[in-house]
Amino acid sequence: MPQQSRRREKPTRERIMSAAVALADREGLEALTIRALATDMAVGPMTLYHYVDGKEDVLDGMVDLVFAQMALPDPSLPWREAVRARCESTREVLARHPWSVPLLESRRSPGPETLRHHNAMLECLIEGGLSIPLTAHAYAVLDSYVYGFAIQEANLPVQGGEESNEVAAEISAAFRPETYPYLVRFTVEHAMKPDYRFGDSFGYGLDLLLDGLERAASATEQR
Amino acid sequence: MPQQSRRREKPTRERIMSAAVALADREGLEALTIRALATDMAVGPMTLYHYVDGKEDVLDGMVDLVFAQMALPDPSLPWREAVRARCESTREVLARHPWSVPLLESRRSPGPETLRHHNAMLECLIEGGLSIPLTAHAYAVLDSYVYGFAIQEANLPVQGGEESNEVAAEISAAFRPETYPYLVRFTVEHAMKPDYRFGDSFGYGLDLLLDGLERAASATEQR
DNA sequence: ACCGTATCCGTACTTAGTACGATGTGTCAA
DNA sequence: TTGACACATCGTACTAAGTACGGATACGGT
Repeated sequence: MPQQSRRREKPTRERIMSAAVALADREGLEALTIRALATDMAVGPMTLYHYVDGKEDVLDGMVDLVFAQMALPDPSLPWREAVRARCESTREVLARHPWSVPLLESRRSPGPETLRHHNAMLECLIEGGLSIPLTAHAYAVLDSYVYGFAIQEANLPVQGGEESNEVAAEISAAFRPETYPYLVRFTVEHAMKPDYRFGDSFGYGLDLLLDGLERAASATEQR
Repeated sequence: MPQQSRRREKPTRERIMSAAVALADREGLEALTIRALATDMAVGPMTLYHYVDGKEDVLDGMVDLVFAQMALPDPSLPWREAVRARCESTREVLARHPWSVPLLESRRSPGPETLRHHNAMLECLIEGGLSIPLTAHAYAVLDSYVYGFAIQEANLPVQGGEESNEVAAEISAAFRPETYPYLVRFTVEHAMKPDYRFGDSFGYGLDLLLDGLERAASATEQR
């Protein structure tokens, strides 16, 4: 009986990366061990080493998979639209894979998706008319913001309406209000409110940056 | 002979944290093991457990030490000045301790220095006249930017003038220029230049954000 | 039927965190 | 002075995880 009843697909590099991402999504990055990954795929730990180079390689592959999920900026759109959309998309993807944020920038060997992504961003900015130096600023500044926001979002105590309650309670309980009056006031008066959403600030700040960059781009002589 | 020749000071929680920071600065976060730390302090590994709760506790303590190095924003200054100075300071501290950036936001239990720091920031913004909602935006947006920038800076391949050369060479070598034309062009024409400094973008983006926030603050009715 | 190649994994070594309990050292009261 | 108790130190050892090594298995082509 040649082709039946192999309940698990044969592992491949790609499948391994996907399973790793799924595991990290499900149980967090610290639960991602070679052994756990192998168990998930119903093979022995050592089997994986025939498809990947080791755990570092797995992490690299996961990062590239995450990049692949981000919408590429569309060079045919006005640069501001294109860049805004890709930043929104990036943030959304990072929110879906919170474990990836610390990895994104720390991996040394960029995969093809990563490079493609960066190339498309640069295309939008340069073809949009930004000078090379302004492009450099824009690129650095926007990615800093997006990554930084994603980091913070990834580390919110709990995501959801009652997140704030827990934090507030925790903070208030730890010390007398006089010690950190502004922190307490801010937490109680604002962050605690059920309709407060940290994520709402993302678009706000993004537009601040884009406004400024657009202004700089209009002035023919930037720099 | 009672009081001489004790070459090593007795370990204390504080000294352990300092030594840990020094070790991480010197050899990187992955080299920070309990054993290495103990060796550094000329005690057995288990000795440390009488002063700290375990490695997690050490990491928490290190983060608080890093926060302690950041200049608190001065509430007696105009808010923009105060906030700008603290952001510059934060960036500088994080550049000095690159290993700390991924830790800062991921630690769950903020230390006293951390809380003090946040409290001072909120004081500057609120007393500076920003509404509470605007303060929330400003806070989220600025910290995103600062942390994100620090992350990127911490992961620059090499810091120094010839960093760009290496990256450029690496990137160019990996594929034909047609694959990622904008990336190649950008790298060669700009990032490769010896006087290009990634860090120069920090102030640029920071001012974009502060400009926008200031504008929003002036308009009496912000959102 | 035979063999080479690709795949798979049992075993074991290494590094790291840390629990447990023994040993040592200093302090102080009787 | 001495006994006793507290505190500090660390030797030993267990566990988890990454992964090197080499043997076993299976499968396609001759």
